[in-house]
Order: sequence, then structure tokens, then C-alpha cells
Amino acid sequence: MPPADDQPAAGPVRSARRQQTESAILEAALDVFAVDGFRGATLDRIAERAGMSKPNLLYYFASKDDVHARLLGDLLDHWLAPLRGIDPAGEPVEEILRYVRRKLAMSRDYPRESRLFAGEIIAGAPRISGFLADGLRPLVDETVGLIRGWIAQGRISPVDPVQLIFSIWALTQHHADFAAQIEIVAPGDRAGDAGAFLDQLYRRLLTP
Amino acid sequence: MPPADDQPAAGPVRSARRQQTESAILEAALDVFAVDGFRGATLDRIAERAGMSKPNLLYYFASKDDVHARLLGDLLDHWLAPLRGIDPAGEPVEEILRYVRRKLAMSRDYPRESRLFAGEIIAGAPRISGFLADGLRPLVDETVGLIRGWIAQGRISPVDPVQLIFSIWALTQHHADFAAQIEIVAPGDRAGDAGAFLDQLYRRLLTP
DNA sequence: GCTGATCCTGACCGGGTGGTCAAATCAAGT
DNA sequence: ACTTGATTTGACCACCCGGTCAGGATCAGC
Repeated sequence: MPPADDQPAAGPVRSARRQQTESAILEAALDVFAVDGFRGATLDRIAERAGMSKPNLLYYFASKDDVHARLLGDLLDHWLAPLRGIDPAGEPVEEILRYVRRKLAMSRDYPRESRLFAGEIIAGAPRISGFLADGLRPLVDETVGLIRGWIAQGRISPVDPVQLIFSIWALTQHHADFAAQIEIVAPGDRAGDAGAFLDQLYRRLLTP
Repeated sequence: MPPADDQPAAGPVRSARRQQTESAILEAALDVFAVDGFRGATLDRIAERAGMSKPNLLYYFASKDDVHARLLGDLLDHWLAPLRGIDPAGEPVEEILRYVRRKLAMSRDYPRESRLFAGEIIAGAPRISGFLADGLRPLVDETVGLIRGWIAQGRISPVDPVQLIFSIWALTQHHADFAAQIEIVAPGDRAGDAGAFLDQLYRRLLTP
């Protein structure tokens, strides 16, 4: 049984060795879960990719669900950050463009995380509907209010704020989730092209 | 063993009874594959949902791969149609908007097919990379050429044609693939909103 | 070099997986 | 009613799945 972590001070917070092994497992699990989804992934493949036996993996994580939950938890923290980064006091068009760029950068730098998230949503969001309702939705509502304000002040074009946000998600995550298709259909594509296009697109749409 | 279909004339082309059963299986398989992906789906669940035993399912289809391949094959036929529907002789902005509307309608009417496709791409397109290279890519190249022509003639704004096409795919398919997220974050959302938004977006972007 | 805690593994378990097979059922023509 | 071929299924197989367990390495502190 894994040691309970409710002990006063077990080493340097949780021995560096242990943390390193956990990271290796999560790294391998991300590879597998992102490609095959929760049901399609197997502990054997994750353990093999992490270079250890399955029982050893289960020494660090209680179960398959546990690994998956930890992965999603870590991910969702990062997911909300860009939305929070929009500055209500900033220049509206530039603030939205900055959000688009940050989101695109995340898709470029964390494509596996994006695919993991996408797979979870496609499967009906069985394990993260709570997060979506409690964490994401309020933040979206808030941002929608902010955008409505900007529109009312005539500082950006009148657009449906909800659709605007969805469009940003779709356009940025697409480059991570559908990378395999993009690579085949337009092999020379570089992230820079996408950045320039999105800049152009949203500037045209939003500039009053 | 299933009868070989290389016989001269086996009944009315392939007895209506048989075709009906195959449809029921494919219907059930689409439900399951779209949610769980190829690896995550099981023949037991598909057979159960189709209201028959697993051996009976395997009487109609040779294997799990067979069912999946048939589903993808049927789907990919439909997938290319809208792209082919763009009329080189038409009014550029309207032609592109017509394409966007057709693609959005497909996401609305065939969300499971869209999710099946998305899951396949997320998994690295192991079973359809051939189709993407041989079927989709030439068509995209052709369309890119057409759009470049329109741009050269000054009939639409200068945009990256490849990025334009990707953006249409991303924005339309998003409504099917991420329906679970949309339903939680913005429950009242209706497809009509998306249609109006996309119309506005691409009209602004493309009108010279 | 002894000791205790941590780390790691082979062997195993019950249940699920894709797929097979022989036998039972059904539909339809005669 | 009888025959023939298409359809359906229970029983089964070898293998894989998530997870357990008893015991063997390994390492730190003494």
C-alpha cells in the first residue's frame, strides 16, 4: 500500500526520487491517454512506456482512474489561466488577440494535453463535467459580461460573445487536436502561419 | 462463414433483410465508436446496442476492424462532397459562405460521424492517413488554387487559403465534437447562433 | 554490516476481449 | 410436410485487462 501522505514531514516534502518517478509515469500516461482515450488506454502500455512494471506503477498510483484524474487535474489548472489573463482595463481588441495568442501557444506547446482534453469532451465529458460547470462556466460568464460591456461602449464590433469564445477555442485547439490531418494535407504548415491568420481574422472581425 | 458476394445474382442484389441488419449494426457501432474510439469500443457493447449476440454480429462483419472500416468508408464519402460543391464560377464570398453553411449543417445533422472522424485524427489517423493523402489532399490543393485565383483577381481579401480552409473545418466541426462542453458552458446555445456568427465572421474577413 | 523503510517485480486472480464453432432456429419454396 | 439455405446463438478459446500479494532489491542512517 502506498504510504499515506498525512505524515508530519516525510523527507523533503515527498522525496525527489518519488516525484521524479511519478512524473515519468504521468508523462507516459499522457502519451497513451491522449492517443487512445481512457477506455482504450491500458496500464500495461503506460507502464512499458514509463520503463517499469505494472505493479510498480500501481505502487505510485492507486488505479487507472487515479492516473487519469491526476493528469486531468494538472491540465485543467493550466487551461483556465489564459482566460483569467484578459485585462478588463486593457484595450479590447488587443486583449482578445493576446488571449488568442496565448491559447495558440498552449496548443503548440502542449498538444498532448489538448488532445487528452478533446478526447474527454468527445467521450461526453464523463469525468470533467463538474469542472466545466464549476470552474469553466463562471469564468466564461464573467468574460462574456466583459465583452458585452466592450460592445456596449462601441469599442469592438457587436458579435455574439459566447460564439466568439467558442471560435477562439476551436481555432486554436484545432492545430493540436487535428495535427495529424494538417500534417498530411498541408505538410509545410508552420504555427506562424496560424498565428498571422488568426491575428488577421480577429482584427477584422472585432475592429469596430 | 458469411457467403461470398461474388455470386452472379444473390437475390435482390443482397437481400433487403441482410442490408437492414447491417444498418442496425452500423448504427449501433457508430454510437459506440464515436464515444470510445476504436480501441475503447467493444464488440459486446455494439452487439448489445444492436440487439443481437456478438457471434451474430460477426456473421455480418468479419471483424471489429471490418465494422470500423465500413463506418469510416461510408463517412468519408459524405465528407468530401461539400468541398466539391464549391463553384469556381460563382461569386467568391458567397461560394465560401455556402461551403461554411453546408459544413455546419453536416456537423449539426451528423455529430456522431464528426466525432468518429475527430477521434480517428486525434489517435494519429492510423486508419485513414491513406484517404487523407489520396482523397482529401488533392481536393484541398485544388481548392487552395481556386482561392488563390480569387485573391489574385481581388475578389476576396488576401488570406492564407490553407489556413482559411482549416479555420472552416475547425469552427464547424467544433459544434459537433465539443457539444458536451458547449452544452455545459452555454446551455441555451442553438445552431442558429453559430450560423449567424460564422456568416458575420467570414463576410468580414473575406469581403475585399 | 545491520536494520528498517522504500522501491520493485513475478506470479497470480477474476473478469472482459476478439473471435470460432457446432448446433439450433427460421424462412421460403416445393 | 420436407428440404435447403440463411440466420442466430450458447459454449468455448486464448489472450488481455485492472488489480493484488508475497517476497526480493535497494538505499539511508547507524
